[in-house]
Amino acid sequence: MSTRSDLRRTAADTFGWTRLRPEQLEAMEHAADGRDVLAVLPTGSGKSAIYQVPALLREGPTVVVSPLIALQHDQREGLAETGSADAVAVNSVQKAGENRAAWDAVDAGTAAYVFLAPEQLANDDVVERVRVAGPALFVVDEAHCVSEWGHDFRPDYLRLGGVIERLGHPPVVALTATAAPPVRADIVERLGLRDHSEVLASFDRPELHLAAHRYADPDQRSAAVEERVVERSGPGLVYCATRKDTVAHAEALRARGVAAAAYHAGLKRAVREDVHERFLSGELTVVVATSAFGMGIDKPDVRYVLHAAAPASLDAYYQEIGRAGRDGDPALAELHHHPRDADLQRFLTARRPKPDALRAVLAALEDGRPRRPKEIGEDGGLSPARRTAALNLLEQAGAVAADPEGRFTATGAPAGEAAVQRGVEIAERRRETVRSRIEMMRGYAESTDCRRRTLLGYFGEQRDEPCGNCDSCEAGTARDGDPGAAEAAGVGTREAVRHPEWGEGVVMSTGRDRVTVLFAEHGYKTLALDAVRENDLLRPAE
DNA sequence: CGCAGAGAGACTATTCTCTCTGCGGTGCGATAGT
Repeated sequence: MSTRSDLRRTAADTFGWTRLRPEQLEAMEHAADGRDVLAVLPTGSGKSAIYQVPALLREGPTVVVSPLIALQHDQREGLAETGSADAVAVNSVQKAGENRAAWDAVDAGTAAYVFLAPEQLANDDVVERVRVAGPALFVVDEAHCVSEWGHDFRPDYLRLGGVIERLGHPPVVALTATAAPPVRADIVERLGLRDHSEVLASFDRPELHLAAHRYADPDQRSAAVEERVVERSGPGLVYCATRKDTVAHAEALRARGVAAAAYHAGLKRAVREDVHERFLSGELTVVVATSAFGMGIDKPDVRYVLHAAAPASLDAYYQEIGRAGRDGDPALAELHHHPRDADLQRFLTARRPKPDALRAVLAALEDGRPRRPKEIGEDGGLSPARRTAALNLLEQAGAVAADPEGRFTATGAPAGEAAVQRGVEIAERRRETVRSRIEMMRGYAESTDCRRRTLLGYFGEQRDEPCGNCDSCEAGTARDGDPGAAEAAGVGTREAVRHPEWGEGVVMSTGRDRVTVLFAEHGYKTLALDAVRENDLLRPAE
């Protein structure tokens, strides 16, 4: 219990936080005591405090892995306003001198926090400097990125587990605001958390009014979305699936007198920063954005988040609507969808590994000499991202393994074409899961049942009563909860089951006449309880 | 993957059908050129 009082004292004396939430304190305590912890807490609940406070109670600097350099910047500024020790960062935007000064501060022991993108830790020198410094904690902020991005877009996220081992496994603190059960499991597995604790707060955001509208014609949808923005007051966000749409909507809104701007990753850095700042200051009322906008945006008074297209998953959707109503006042989350939205998301998430990339990596390791990732596939024309993604797949296939210095060798079993085949299969299985998440998104969009119950069920929170604050509840189409029906069919939430075709799975949520199961190899499937009962489709698994 | 739009060809003067092409998200770090 002395840990608790130390944490409270440091929180109050150094940061001026006199009140800590029970979840914060619980997660802090695990970290301070040197245990791995995964904390899933809503934004605004003081997630950063979970590492900031215990960092000061332990010897050595705390490494904070953060996905965006802009985010690292904000976090460091926040820390600078406290009485805490220095926070430094090392990245490609800073000048070489700044990076040197940051490492000097780490070596001298004056830096309490070091902010790094995962790509920095692909560099042996960086890992070595961190190892020598003897890190107090290894923090993975926005930890859902491990699962959402690590499998293809930013494969260095999947290498963090190996980095943690090379550092001697300091206590790991994984933090995120949004992670459905399979994402949590993926984070734990990929980071290699040991005997970890999970601290979960409720995902419910009762102040958000949830609604969805379906359109048969995309042009009608565009007009309706713009109409909704014009008639509403207060700051708002509009999410689009393509860059072109953000520009078109922003232009149309400006023509109608709304202070709106587009935001997407194709804009220059200065333009993006400008839009961000003007939105925070209130000069801009509306930002029309792709998924590029949002991480680290902490504007409390966003009154609505409209989606002009369905995103790729409920995980992404929840993350995006979570930016509304952070002040606790009522806010609106409205999804304007079209049946073909899913087609675009299927394309965007379709990235397949090239078997040739796997072959090139295996060929580079053929002589049995351990090699660093940088020594693999360089001449074969393999980009660093593709090479790392290929290594990740081969590692999961068991065909390659990393040693304590981070060098890779082929294991020999599986080898050759069998290894390539296995890697491709793993990627294919992942693809199926990604597609099933698109289907779950569609399910939410088309549902006439209580939306909050659907959403919470997806995140593993079973709720029986309709919420009363969504379009389905208002229209009277939300069904009354009847957990008895699911139990009568022999399926309870969180139970392990086996399906004759889809194999092993876990029951994610149950409705009156339906049950959603996450299958290990096939992703999410929603089954009718009648069919489950009649055909005995879900049997208890061992 | 699947749609939209352009252009070709058919076959007759205006429009139809087929094929081809282009398009579509998220960020790091390193490098080349001003």
